Amino acid sequence: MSFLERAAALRAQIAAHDHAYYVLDAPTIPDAEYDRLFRELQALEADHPELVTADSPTRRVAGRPLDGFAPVRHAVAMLSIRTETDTTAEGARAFDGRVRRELGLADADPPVVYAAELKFDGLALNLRYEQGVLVQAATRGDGETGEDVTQNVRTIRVIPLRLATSSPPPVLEVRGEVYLRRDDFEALNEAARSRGDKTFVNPRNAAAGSIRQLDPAIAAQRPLSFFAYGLGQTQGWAVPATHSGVLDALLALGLPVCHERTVGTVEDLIRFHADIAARRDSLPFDIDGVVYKVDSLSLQSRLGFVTREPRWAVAHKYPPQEMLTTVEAIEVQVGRTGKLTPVARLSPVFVGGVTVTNATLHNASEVQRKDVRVGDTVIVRRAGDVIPEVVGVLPDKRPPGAVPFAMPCTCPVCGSVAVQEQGEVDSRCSGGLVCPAQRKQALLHFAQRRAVDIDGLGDKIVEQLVDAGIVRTLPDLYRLGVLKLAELERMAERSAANLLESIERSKQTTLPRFLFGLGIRHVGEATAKDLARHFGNLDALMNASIDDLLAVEQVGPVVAESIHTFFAQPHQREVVEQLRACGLGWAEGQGAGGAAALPQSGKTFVLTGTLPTLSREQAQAMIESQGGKVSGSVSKKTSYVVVGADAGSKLDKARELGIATLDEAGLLALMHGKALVAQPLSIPPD
DNA sequence: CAGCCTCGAGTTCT
DNA sequence: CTCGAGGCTG
Repeated sequence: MSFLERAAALRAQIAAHDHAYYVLDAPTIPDAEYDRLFRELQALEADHPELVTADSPTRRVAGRPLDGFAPVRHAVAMLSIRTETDTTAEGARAFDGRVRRELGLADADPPVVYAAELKFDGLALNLRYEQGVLVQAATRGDGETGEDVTQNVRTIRVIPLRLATSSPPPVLEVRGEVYLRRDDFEALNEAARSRGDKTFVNPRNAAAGSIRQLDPAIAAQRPLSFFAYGLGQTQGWAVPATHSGVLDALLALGLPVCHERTVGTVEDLIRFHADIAARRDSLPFDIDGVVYKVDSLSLQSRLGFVTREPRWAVAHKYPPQEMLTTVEAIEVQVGRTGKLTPVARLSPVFVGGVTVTNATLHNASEVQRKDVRVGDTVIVRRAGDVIPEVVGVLPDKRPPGAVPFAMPCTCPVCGSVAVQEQGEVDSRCSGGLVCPAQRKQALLHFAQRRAVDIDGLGDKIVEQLVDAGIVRTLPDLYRLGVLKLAELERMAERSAANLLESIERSKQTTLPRFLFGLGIRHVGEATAKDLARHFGNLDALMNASIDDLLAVEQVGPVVAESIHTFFAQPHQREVVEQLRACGLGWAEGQGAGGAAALPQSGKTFVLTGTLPTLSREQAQAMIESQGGKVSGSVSKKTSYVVVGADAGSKLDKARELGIATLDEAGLLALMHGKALVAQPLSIPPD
């Protein structure tokens, strides 16, 4: 393809995406992909100026007023900011270097002072205040002419309709970004979903769509937010000498200004960039990156503009959190409980800082809702929750002949019938332990740290042991010898010995660990502990009737039924017998009631963050040894929240509910203060 | 019966 | 960590 043809093709594609994005508010590709096309065209035109046409999208900032919104000619053009291509810390230095060169500064001259702020992923607006009253709000549009969206903007609570001053300037235009907080976005989509309406792909589109709502009553229901970041036209206003001064002044006038900003030298910019990168996922809103501006307004005017972009500002972006990739296959995984989970195998993409190759599709109805097919081009996101997600499909890019995904009627591993219970979204393999996949998962579950803890028995080894037919059941693990392990690949003498040693060590365990390890449905760690405490020994539990089980706290009909059914199976009793015969053992007691009241009996603790010296397990063991309970979520019944470094949402919840918090020292003091049993004073850090 | 609290189960990558 | 579902409480 010639350069001429390529440029024409890019222009056509960009024009089509522009229409979809700006006019229809229904984007067809992620922003990063659009940027890539745009940059390719820019580069092509830069190398071959003869290719530039008058209607090229690079000649204007895309956008067209919708029918129904009056055009607004901006008194001062709304420009875009150049994007620094280097996404490493060096990007800030490159910008500093360019600024210093333009200003004719020598290395020995003092550093330039910059302001740094966040680059919001939203929609730029110009707010015009006359005599202190909001008279007009306009979108950027093509930079020269935008759309009058005053009515909708008036509904945004954080935007003052009147400036907070007794002597307002005749004209003050404020520029900023409309955006949606992530939680507001989720709530908005949730509401749309429950009404059966179309949902928005991301907060940015939801914000843009809301501002372009022709009906202000609908816009008013959209929980939009706004941050001011600059000025347009001003008359009769004493403009501060610096950008940071302008923002402070706007804040004083009652306009929302983001407090995540800083002023300083290029070193401070680098620190800011790194600090925000680390916290990006936990910010309540989406950002593209950060923006650096020369702080002094007089220096800004000395620097001026190159074509349409200011030389005194740059956007320093972060790796995109959304990318395009293709679905190579949709495979079905079998979980420990037999649950069949469709997983998209993706052509590897770098998104949100890691390379993603897999994304769960959860269940059949999820696949159906998104209509993901093999060969599809999909948008993949890796946002705050870290786990990659297929956001949606680009139907235009679907290869001909792609067929809808169908959940198999049989287990892909063992061929047993897959059943979908009434009212459930999940399908399950009915093969039970006949199914090698479930058997492997059962073995891994039994061996995991919180169960009997067989160090060194990971998924690779289990895979081999089961596939080679060496291990079929839990007791088989205890009949392994050096000879059998030697049959495995990549199993040297030393590691075989280590594994056997771990298996030997796991024989000495506790009843709760053992029970949890059996993998009875609905019996997790907490329930296993309750059962062990109530019955005291395994035989009492195995012979318990449904009614006996219902007497255990936290056990209702569903859980009781599950336990009863489990031990009614001769095969499971056999497994337990054999495990005991192999030497598995624990201290058995007499059951309920025996335990004397411990100092922390009835108290519930929640751990969050990383404690300075104690591991989570150590802290939990310490609390439990004094009769306290460790739970995973904060509620008003929680007695204490133990807070470590980088505490998450649980601390917020604790503050909200007014729950007492402890740090590690406080926890230790509480434990020692009333300790009946001496606790070790020196705990080795791990 | 509704709403809250807690637990179980599943998930990705380094 | 988050979602969904089981169990308990008012």
